[in-house]
Amino acid sequence: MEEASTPYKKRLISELIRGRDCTKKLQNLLRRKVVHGGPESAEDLMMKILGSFSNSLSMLSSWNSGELCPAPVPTTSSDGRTWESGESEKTPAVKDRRGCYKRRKTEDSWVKIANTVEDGFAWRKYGQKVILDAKFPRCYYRCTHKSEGCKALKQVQKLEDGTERFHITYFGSHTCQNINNNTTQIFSNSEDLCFYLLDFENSGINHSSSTLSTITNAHITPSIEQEDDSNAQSDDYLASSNRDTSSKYSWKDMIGNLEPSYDNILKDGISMDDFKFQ
DNA sequence: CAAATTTGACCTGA
DNA sequence: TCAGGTCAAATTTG
Repeated sequence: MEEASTPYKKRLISELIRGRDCTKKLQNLLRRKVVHGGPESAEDLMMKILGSFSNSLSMLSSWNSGELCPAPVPTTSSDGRTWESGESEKTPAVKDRRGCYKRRKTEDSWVKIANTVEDGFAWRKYGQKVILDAKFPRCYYRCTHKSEGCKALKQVQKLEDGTERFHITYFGSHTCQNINNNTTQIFSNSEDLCFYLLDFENSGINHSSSTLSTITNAHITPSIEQEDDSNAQSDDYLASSNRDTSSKYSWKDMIGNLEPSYDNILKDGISMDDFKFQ
């Protein structure tokens, strides 16, 4: 495991850098209020960013627990189209036929082992199934806000190792808008992510999965809520496009502007000083 | 009474 | 063919 950490880390950092670059592009688009058109649309970039976070979390999750099979990381082509398969949602030919579905094969997913099934999101159970040769049944959940278009799903199965831990597989990301204090981002801001990576760097791979769970549910700190006039425009745009959201955080709050280069991160490790928030 | 859960039936893909 | 994923009616819960 240890010997695999460096290439693994490179991959992880590469994934995060990709997310950062897409975020910058998106930021530029939003400043210019360009949502459609061009080689990369805002939606396209958003999908890439989400895909990047999904991949990163998948890697962290696998690396962390040491007992996880790496989640089926979506194929990432050179142009970064990680979410291609995920976007092709199951579309039953006849909607009212029960059980008519397509099995997820390449849809984005990640796995985590946790002491609790709680993850800050509101889930609604829609099925339970006895799995062959498994001691405990598998439970199926979808986002409570499915009616609003959120397609996030998760499967929960209790581990058979005698502990009160759960193998949780997530499919898709939440597109619901921060309802009831839900966290719609895997890492709510880059600061959380930095702390996590820094922690990783300093103390090896002995983190419990609950650490990941905690970070996953992290909230945005007020310290980066301030904004200057130069970004008011993009925030205005987002505010108008999210008119119904109860979220009080701006897009910029969630993402910030990450500055360290890939090489510097690899060479020097990660420090909060490396990141400049606008 | 609305929302959530349970559970058996149904359906698909391997 | 059958294991596993989803549906939806029935039931429970708040």
